[in-house]
Amino acid sequence: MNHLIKENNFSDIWNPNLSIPIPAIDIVIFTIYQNEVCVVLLKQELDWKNNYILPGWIVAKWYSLEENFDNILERKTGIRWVYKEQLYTFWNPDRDKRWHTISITYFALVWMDNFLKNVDLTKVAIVRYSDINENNVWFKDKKIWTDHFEIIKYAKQRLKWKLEYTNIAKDMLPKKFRMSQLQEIYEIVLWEKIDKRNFWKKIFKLNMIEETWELDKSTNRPAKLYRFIDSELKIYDVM
Amino acid sequence: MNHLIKENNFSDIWNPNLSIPIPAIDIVIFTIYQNEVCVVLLKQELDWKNNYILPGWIVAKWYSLEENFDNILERKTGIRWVYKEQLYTFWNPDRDKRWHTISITYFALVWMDNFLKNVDLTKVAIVRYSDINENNVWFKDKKIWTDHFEIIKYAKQRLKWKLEYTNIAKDMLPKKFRMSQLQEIYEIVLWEKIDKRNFWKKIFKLNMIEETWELDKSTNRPAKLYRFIDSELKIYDVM
DNA sequence: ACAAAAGTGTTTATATTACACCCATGA
DNA sequence: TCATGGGTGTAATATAAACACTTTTGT
Repeated sequence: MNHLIKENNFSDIWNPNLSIPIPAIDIVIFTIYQNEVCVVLLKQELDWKNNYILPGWIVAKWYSLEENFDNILERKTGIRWVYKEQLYTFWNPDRDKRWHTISITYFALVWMDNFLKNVDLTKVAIVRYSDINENNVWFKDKKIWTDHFEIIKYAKQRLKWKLEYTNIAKDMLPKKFRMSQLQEIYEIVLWEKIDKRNFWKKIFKLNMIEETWELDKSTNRPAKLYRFIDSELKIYDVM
Repeated sequence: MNHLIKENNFSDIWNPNLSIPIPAIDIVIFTIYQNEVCVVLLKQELDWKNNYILPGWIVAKWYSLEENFDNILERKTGIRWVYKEQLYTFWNPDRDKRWHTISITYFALVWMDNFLKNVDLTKVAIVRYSDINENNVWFKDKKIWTDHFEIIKYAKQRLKWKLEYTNIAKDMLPKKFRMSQLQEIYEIVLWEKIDKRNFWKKIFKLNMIEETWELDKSTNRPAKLYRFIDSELKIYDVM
C-alpha cells in the first residue's frame, strides 16, 4: 500500500451543529463471475442484522475525489487499479437521523482474475446482481439498504449503456481474448443472445479490437486472440 | 419567496482544521436567446477583475440536494421552477488555497419568456455560449474561471445529447409551439441545418408531440400549434 | 468418428438521407 | 402580386437483422 491518505477518524465532524452535510464516496464494483454480473460488497455486522453495504467512506480534505476513491477502495477491499467512473451524487436520506451525508457514487469494473489476485476476501462478499432485489433481501438472510440498492441498479444501467457505445468491455477481460469471450460479456450484461456474425461485424466496424495473430489452444478448435486497439476508454459515435 | 432555507453564514466551517471538504452546488443555466445558446452567470466584483461566475453556494445540512438547488437558484438569480438535472461532482482544485470545496454541478433549462418574468437582471448576466472561450476571456474584459468554463462545456455537451434522445426541448419552448420553433431549437443547439421533412418524421416517429388543432396566426401563413405529449422528461430508446 | 467451439456471407428488412414544389396569408 | 414562412412525399442509400453450414481440434 502506498500513498494512502493517513488514517483519519474525522472526529471533528460529528458535532451536531456542523452546518454542512458530510461528503462521502460509495463504490459499486462490478465483475463477471460464473457467467453472471456480480457486485462486490462489504460484509458488516450492524445492529442485529447481517448487512451488506457498498464500500465507502468519508471524503478527506485536500485530496482529489480520485485520490479519495483509490484510497477508500484499497482500504476497504484491497483492490487497486480499476476502471472507475463517477455515477451520481445522492442525498442520503439519513438512515439513522444522527448525521447527514452526501454520497458521491462511483462504479468500478474489474476482470475477475485480476480481482482475485488483489481482493481481501475476508472483507468482501461477491454477490450476484440477480440475487439483489427490490425487497432488500437475499438468500441467506442478508440484507442491503434500499438506497444502496438504488445506486447499484443505476450503476448496472450505466454499465449496459456504456457497453453499447464504448470499449468499456476491456476492463472485464484479459489483455488478449477470444471473440467468444468478448461476446459472452455482452450477452451477460445486456442479457440477450447475440448472433456471432452480426456481433463480429459490429465490433469491427467500430474498430474496437484487432487480431494479435496468436492462437488460444485451450479450446477444442484453437481460436484467434484479439486485443483492444485503444487502452483508454473510447466513446464511439454510434452503436 | 417561500420555503427558503434560512440564511446561514456557515461560520463554523471555515475552521482550517475541519477534516472534510465543503460541498457546494454550482448551476449552469441555459436558455435560447437571440437564436443562440446562452448561459446565465452572476456578475461579481472580485479582486481587481470583473468576473462572471456560475450561480452557486454551499449545501446546507438537513436539506436535500434538490431543496438546496431550488434555494440557491432563487436566492442568486430570482428564478424558480426550472428543469434541472445533476451533471457531475467536481473536485474544486482550490483557486485560492484557503478552502477546499466539492462542486456538485447541475444544469438547468429555461424558456426565455419565463426566464424574463422571474429573473433579477441586476444580479445576473446573459452570456452567449459562443462568447465563452478557452482563454477565459470575453468581449468587454469579462473573465470566467477555467473550472467554471469546463463545467459549462460539459453541460453544453449534455444538453446536445439529451436533445437527441429525450423530449428535453419542452423546457425551452412555450406550452404550444410551431413545428419551426421546435426545429429552431434543434438547429441552434446541435449547430446544424436540418431538413424539415425529415425532422417532422423523426419527431413523430418518437411520438414526442401532438397537434393541438389550434393555429398560430402571427406568421404570414398560419401554422399548426403542437404540444409535447409527455409533461415529464422522457427518454426515447433511439433517435 | 464424434463432440465442441470456431469460423465465415448473403439476403431481407428497416432506418436514414437527400431532395423540390405548392400553399396560405399579410403587406 | 409578391414576399414569407408553412406544408407535404418519394426514391436512393445505408444500416441492422435474420439465418446455417463447414472447419479444426481433442477425446
